[in-house]
Amino acid sequence: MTRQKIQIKKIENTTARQVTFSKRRKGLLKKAQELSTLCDAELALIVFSTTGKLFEYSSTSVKQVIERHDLHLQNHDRLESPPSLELQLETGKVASLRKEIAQRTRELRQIRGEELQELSLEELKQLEKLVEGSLNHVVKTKDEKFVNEIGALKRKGAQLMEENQKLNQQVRISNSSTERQLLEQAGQPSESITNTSSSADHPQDYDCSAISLKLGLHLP
Amino acid sequence: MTRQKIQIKKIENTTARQVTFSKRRKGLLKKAQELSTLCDAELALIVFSTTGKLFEYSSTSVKQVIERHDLHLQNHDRLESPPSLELQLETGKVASLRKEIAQRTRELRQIRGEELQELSLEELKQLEKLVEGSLNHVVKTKDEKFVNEIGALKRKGAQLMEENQKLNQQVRISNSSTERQLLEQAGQPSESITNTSSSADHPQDYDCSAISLKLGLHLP
DNA sequence: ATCTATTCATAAGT
DNA sequence: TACTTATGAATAGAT
Repeated sequence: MTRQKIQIKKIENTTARQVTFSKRRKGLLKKAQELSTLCDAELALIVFSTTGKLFEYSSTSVKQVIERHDLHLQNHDRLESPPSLELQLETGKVASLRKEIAQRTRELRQIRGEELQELSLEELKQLEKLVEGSLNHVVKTKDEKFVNEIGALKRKGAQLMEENQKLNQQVRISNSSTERQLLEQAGQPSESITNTSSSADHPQDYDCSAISLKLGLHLP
Repeated sequence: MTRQKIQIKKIENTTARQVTFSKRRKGLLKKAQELSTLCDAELALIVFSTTGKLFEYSSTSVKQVIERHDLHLQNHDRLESPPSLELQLETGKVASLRKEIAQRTRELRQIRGEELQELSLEELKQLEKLVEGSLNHVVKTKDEKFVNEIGALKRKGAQLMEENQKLNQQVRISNSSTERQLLEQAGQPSESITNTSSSADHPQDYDCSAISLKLGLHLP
């Protein structure tokens, strides 16, 4: 349909037909995928080429879609067989569950405001009350969570403050001890270095950790 | 893909989704038909809308294509099989339906505000938005119904008023004719009573109906 | 439902 | 089979 518009009828030329099949099949599968994604539709596409090759796309599984299709048409003849007692029982369950789903789905749709026209004024008033209640509940829960979070953050903050103070104290202590040592060292610069090496190591350790902690405290 | 390119992901707006579904479904079915015709391919397309409605196209018959598909996958279990397999199938359906119900129920409970603790703050905020939207929708629909009802009542009232006026006129007419007859009777009081008995019944009938109409008119 | 600006799909050609 | 391109189709958004 481009350089020239074509008639929609069987392409007699085999090569041309195969080329077109390949192109259009790809396009069709893509569009099928897009439809199922965009519109949240359950969909199955099954294609057999003239050569008998199978191509398929399905939003869920082909089997699942076919089953739903069977159900939709009551094409149980495709599954015809002596229905055992158990089978009947299961089928009954399926039916009642489907009803339940339909009911739930309707409720959900109504609550979401998608099927309201069919409701009476009285029903609408009740629904409004219900949804208002829901909203209150949601907002209340949300606010509680907010408050909790704020409380947790405050506690954590207080804890950090406390730690902070302790560390500051440590820093002050180690600083003053370092100063003292520096003063001592400055006062006796001629003393042997090897003699002070073992005792001088400790103050240095203090200093390092104090600095890294100081930096860390700016983070919160 | 026109005024603006769109993302291939679920369209959240219900109306827009339905419109797109309708348009693209049509396009997809057309292209499926074209492919099967042009390339002589056997093809089946099955689509379920979110509302559960079925749309399908098939070059031959859906049943036939599905059977060929089954054959192709050696899915003979779906066709010829001891009923136990069918039973398994049904049992599987029951299981998946139960899951679906559980999901719907959870959604409903959450919307109703019964299972909110497990939600995160972000989820709560989203839920709040959703429920707010629902509430707006419900209130809007309710108000529309109110307005409609008021309109209907007004129309009915106007109609009754009109009827009322007509009846009032009739009453005036019948009253005046009764008066005339009474005056005529008063002019000939000496006439035989038995003679007037048959003709006097009618005026009485007139009177009765006039009174009942008069009373009736106060009702609306 | 109808319109129209755009993007998409694809027939033909290579 | 793959790529290109001119053109017809499909369709998103608006009305």
